[in-house]
Amino acid sequence: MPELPEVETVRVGLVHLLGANAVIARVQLTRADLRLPIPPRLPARLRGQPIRAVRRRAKYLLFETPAATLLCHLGMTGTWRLAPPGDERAHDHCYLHLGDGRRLAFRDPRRFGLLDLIEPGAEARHPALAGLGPEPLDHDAFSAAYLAARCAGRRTAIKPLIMDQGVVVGVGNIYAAEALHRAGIRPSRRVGTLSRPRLAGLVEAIRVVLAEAILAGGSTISDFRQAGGASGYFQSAFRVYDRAGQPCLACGTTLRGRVLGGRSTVWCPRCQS
DNA sequence: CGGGTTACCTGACGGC
DNA sequence: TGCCGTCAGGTAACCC
Repeated sequence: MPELPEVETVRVGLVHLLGANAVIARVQLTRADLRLPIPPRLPARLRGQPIRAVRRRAKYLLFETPAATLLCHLGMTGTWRLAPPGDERAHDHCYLHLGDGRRLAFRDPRRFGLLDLIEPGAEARHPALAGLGPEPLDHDAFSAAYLAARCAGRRTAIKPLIMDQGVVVGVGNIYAAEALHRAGIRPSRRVGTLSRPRLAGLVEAIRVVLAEAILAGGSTISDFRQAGGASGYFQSAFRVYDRAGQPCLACGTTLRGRVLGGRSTVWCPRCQS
């Protein structure tokens, strides 16, 4: 489901739900594995721990406690919600019982998500986090010069490149398509053929589209919900995603679609080169 | 090495 | 109505 804007929206929602003094009274797992095994020691390690912060790195959520950090990836279908008594649903895999009696539920029907434990100080070494590229909204780390360096000597297409979490984090299939349209770059364009100014334009387009989507509360397609249950509304701002065969909103040309790198891809043959 | 393909899982949707 | 094929926002292990 979620790319950076959706994960950030969930994070902010969780921060608001949890407030300042939230405590994990008890962790209840209803299965032992998602995409990977959930560490059996996880409930015991987090029991009684105060949540000092909920942070985001790439598409990961990090619930920070003094004893350990709970790492969560939403995969395609992961959601967190407040689950009042009686609100147990199929595919609820984990409940965080809070000190004030409330309960947070992690639900993930496809189980592509991840729940793991990070020991204090070990965050940079965690396999899921160690190889990640810079945050796209970090202007210093994610620059045209940086992207040009990552493109150098490579012959891959630009769309899979910007979706590579080792190059830049947080960009998935939707926002890759949207950013490339805004930058006027064809998704199949070989990275080595893009000039520095065009890469600069792409860096800017990625930042702008992600920032706009965060402001809109993310995109709600299928069942994505903010942690509080509200819908995002950036999906109404999609210019190309899921619009193959429809007119380009900029020039009216029929948008084209094809599979690129195994992912559905849409672009305007006139605006994007 | 890099890039394309496949697998992981369930649910929703369209066609017949 | 219901069955079947296809597709889905992500990631990682494969194979050439």
